[in-house]
Amino acid sequence: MMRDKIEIIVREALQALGVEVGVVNIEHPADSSHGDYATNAALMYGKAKGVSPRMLAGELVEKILETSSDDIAKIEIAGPGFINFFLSDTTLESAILRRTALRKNEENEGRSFVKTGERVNVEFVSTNPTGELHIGHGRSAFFGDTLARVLALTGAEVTREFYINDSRESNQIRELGKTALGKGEQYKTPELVEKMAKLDFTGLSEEEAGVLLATAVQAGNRAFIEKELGVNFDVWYSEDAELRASGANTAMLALLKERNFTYEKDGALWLKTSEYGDDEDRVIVRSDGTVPYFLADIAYHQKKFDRGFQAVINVWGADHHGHIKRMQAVGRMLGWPARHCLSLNKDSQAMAGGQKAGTGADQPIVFIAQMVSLKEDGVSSKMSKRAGNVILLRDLVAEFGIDIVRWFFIEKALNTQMAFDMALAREKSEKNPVYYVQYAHARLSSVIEKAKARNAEILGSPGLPETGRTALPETKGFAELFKTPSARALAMKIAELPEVVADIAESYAVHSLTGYAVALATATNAFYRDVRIVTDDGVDTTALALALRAKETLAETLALLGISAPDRM
RNA sequence: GCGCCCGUAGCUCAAUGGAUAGAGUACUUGGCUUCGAACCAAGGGGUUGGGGGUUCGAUUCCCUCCGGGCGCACCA
Repeated sequence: MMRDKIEIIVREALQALGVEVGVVNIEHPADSSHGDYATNAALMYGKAKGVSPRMLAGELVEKILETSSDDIAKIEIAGPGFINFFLSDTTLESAILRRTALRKNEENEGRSFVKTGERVNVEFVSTNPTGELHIGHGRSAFFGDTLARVLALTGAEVTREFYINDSRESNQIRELGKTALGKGEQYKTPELVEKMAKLDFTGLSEEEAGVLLATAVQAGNRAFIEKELGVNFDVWYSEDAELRASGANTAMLALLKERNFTYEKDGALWLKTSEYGDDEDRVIVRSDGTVPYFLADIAYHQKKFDRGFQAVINVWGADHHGHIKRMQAVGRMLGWPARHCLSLNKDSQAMAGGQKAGTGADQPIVFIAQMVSLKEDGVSSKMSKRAGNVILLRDLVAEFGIDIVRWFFIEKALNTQMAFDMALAREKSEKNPVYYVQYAHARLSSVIEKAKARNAEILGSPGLPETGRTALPETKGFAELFKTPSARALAMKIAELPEVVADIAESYAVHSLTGYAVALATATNAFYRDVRIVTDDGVDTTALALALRAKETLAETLALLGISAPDRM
């Protein structure tokens, strides 16, 4: 990645000047007249060095010029002390040519908190087997899906996991059983009644009936998640089988007792979480002898580490954030590995990166997806089954299609509250950024096809590659093409994808991928406007090469989002 | 009451402490006889909820107030 190269150059120059270097920021200036990359290093370290930022910038530039390679065509000092870098055309060209495809380990090494080959468990969705997925589950489903893809791309060995709360001893299964037997109303939605009608509960106990119904609900949810949402899990982890029946819960309880983390009070057994940072102690065995979900969660996380994961990521809904503190306390209690969890706010996201905060995170990684509320006639309201205003995810997919639904959810940062307005969604679905990005892709596909029809020998006998990611046609070099600003800008955008991916692996800002997709599409359209690929004389092979790279980069970006990249639309 | 999240253009949302706070949408205007107009170009639209503070510099960090959301079980 070019950005890494520039960071190293700046870092070395700072060190050569005797500055104690911490963070070095390299960014793309918003205004292209400020160069391809810029750093505020002189502003950050001027004070430490005891000179003005502009003075330090001057010294830095001098140092950089002593050693720097051909990569940089021009360096400028601007404003209060920014240093702007202009890449040489040949460097940009080789960045485009070299990058045949975004592949694991290829260009992101060393940047992600997830070190190459590190085993990461990403648990998300994990809805209870008591009902269908509603729109509130959409966020974590698509966030987790794309995050898993990004982490895998940066070299992590990712396991996607869905935890099924199906313990036959749990209250919810019992309540579900009551409903199945006509003795209760819990979870009784039209969809559940439909499922119940297909099952025979005669002669079953509440527990057995609950298990039967939960199994059916879970099977339906799984089919929906895989087929309709296109989200695939590597592991469907059954609490009942893996934690209850296997004795893991019991073993964990014994361990907690043995290590003296528990005490009895009011007939119940309590865990001393307050000694490890929680606000108060928590019940681990109820006075009636049953165990709460908390114990299973402890056993579950312990198992994750036992299974060999170095990093454990959970995506939870906002209604679970009260759980974080107690799980963190348990993590300290049991000595779970560092960096196993992270959190919901900016501070702890920085901690997750480890490098940034420098504190070394010792907390499990938990992402909190904020609530999705409903909005009708400009007024927000809570989704309520009683009020009959629950929107199921499947209704949304049926109406808008999975591409739009995915975009709609991924687009927003996870920590913002989403107000879901059906009327607005309908309006937006017609003029949607998804179509904008897909259109840019389809347009390029069309042009590339046209070029191929015009001159099948461009790439030799096999003709043009169907899918990109292969050799490009012979070109006479990009210098001439890059004289057109929009062509050069498109090349820069293409080269930026590895940076975006690396950033997301660090910041978990999955939503930034949609912003990149739109920017890439915009750059594509500007290039298309200014440069003709197929002309009366034939085909401009250099422009065609850039178009091919643009098309495959659009496709790669959409693939990360789980959105289709149609050749025609 | 305590803890966490949020408050940015009419609307939906962006912006690792940096340069003139950006996109989409809506609105106004211009562009199809050449590779796809689901596109492009231009314009108006902001006290970043209010007020303090930290510093070269704050939408971002700290304090406080206002407003909204979510938690605060021997539920999950």
